[in-house]
Amino acid sequence: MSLNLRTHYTSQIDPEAMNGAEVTLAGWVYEVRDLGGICFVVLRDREGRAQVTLVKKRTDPELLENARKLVRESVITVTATVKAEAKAPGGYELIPKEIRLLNEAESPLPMDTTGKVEAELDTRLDSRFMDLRRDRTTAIFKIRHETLQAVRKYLSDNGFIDVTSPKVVATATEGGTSLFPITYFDREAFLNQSPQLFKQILMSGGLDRVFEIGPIFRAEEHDTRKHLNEATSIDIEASFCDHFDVMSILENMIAYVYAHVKEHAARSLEALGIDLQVPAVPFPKITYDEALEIVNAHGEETLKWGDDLSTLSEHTIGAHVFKEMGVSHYFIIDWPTDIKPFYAMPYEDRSEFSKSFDMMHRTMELSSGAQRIHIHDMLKKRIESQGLDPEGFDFYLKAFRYGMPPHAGWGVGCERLVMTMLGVENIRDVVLFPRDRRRLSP
RNA sequence: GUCCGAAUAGUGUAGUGGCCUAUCAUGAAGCCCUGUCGAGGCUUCGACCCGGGUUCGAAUCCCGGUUCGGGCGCCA
Repeated sequence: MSLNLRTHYTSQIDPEAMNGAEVTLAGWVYEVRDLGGICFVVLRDREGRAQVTLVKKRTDPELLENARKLVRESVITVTATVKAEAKAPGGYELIPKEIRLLNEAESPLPMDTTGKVEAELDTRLDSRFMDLRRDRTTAIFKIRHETLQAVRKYLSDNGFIDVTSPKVVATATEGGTSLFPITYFDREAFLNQSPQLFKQILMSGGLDRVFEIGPIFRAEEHDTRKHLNEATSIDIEASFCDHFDVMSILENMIAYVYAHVKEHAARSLEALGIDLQVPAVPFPKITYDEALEIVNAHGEETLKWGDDLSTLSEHTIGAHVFKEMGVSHYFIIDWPTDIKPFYAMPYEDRSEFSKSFDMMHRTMELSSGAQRIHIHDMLKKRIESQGLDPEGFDFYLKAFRYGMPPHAGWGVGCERLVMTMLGVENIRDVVLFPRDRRRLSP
């Protein structure tokens, strides 16, 4: 016996073609409107809503009585006849034969699902299961799905192999961020901050082009709208490429993702009231030095060569680029070697600059990448000069001693990609169960 | 970590020392209503974050705590 209770989603009912057909829908009670002589029950499923109409004179009294008593957000199935009806939302209504109550919801609900009363993000996250029943929230996660589908499609079509690297690691942080320590049997281990080291090792393995979409962990006590302690990273690494090659892959992928979402998530975009504009490629490239000039010319703060860009300066540059060139996405290239990770390749003729880049949205950084150092001794030296212990990197450095091709890559924050695409202001909005400095549950 | 702000029914809010027996919406319970689509009408229910203090009197002012929001910092 099967528990396949549903014959159709609400969106699969064609009023004309299916007029008179019997269907069974499964979902939640969105609303009951009892007008006395006529009663409407609105069923909601993932794809939309359907109106069940019960006319007093023509409905079995017990069926009507049970329908009137339905508690909002309870789970029901409705077996009914489809009736094309211009007066009904969606152009059809359902004349029920049977309404089965599968699971009654408690009352009152922890939050409103109809959009009449907005709930704060914190309230919504505490009751995420209920929040997901709202159109807007469902739309965000459908778009996130289409985003990742597009990323996989684009990268696969361009010769990238989907890989999975370990999230539990012994040591060897890339520096900078701190890691979450965990217990691995009787040893100390950590949750990995990024697949960086492993995807590089795969270049030595000859996989040539790889990508990974997976979780990354950062034990930083940041407290902003654009940081998470557990995030999703979209990473690539490609052999026989320099930074310009992978920038090209990145910008084309972003444009592809936007176009894909526009086409495949049109209803979700509409639910969010978004008219998505696909960014034009190539994205403009400005150098780090030019970025500094922009910041210093605007006078709100003064940066000197070698400084990293502050939040304020990112906004200054983003606003400037948007005003001058009318684009939201751009690259900042040629960063000082010393403020980029040890594996970024310096230019041969000016080693204080590296073959590195950040890909920016006008509101925040979306990606960073570089051509990597593929020369063992140079890499080891860079590790040492950044104050790290090369011994912890043995497993990584070993891969550079037996034939490592030149390579380049980048990582994009999936959440930031989605939030900038949708104009969502808080990164937690695009994560089902966000992990931030304070939130560990649900 | 730091600066600023907030905390009132299930949810979202009004409120600036007495007019608060606390506003409104939504919701819930009940009743009326045959085309609702944020249905409408009537009745009822439901709240001042915790601890101290000031005051004749505190939702309101002060102190501490907790939690939340925003800015910055930290952050390949």
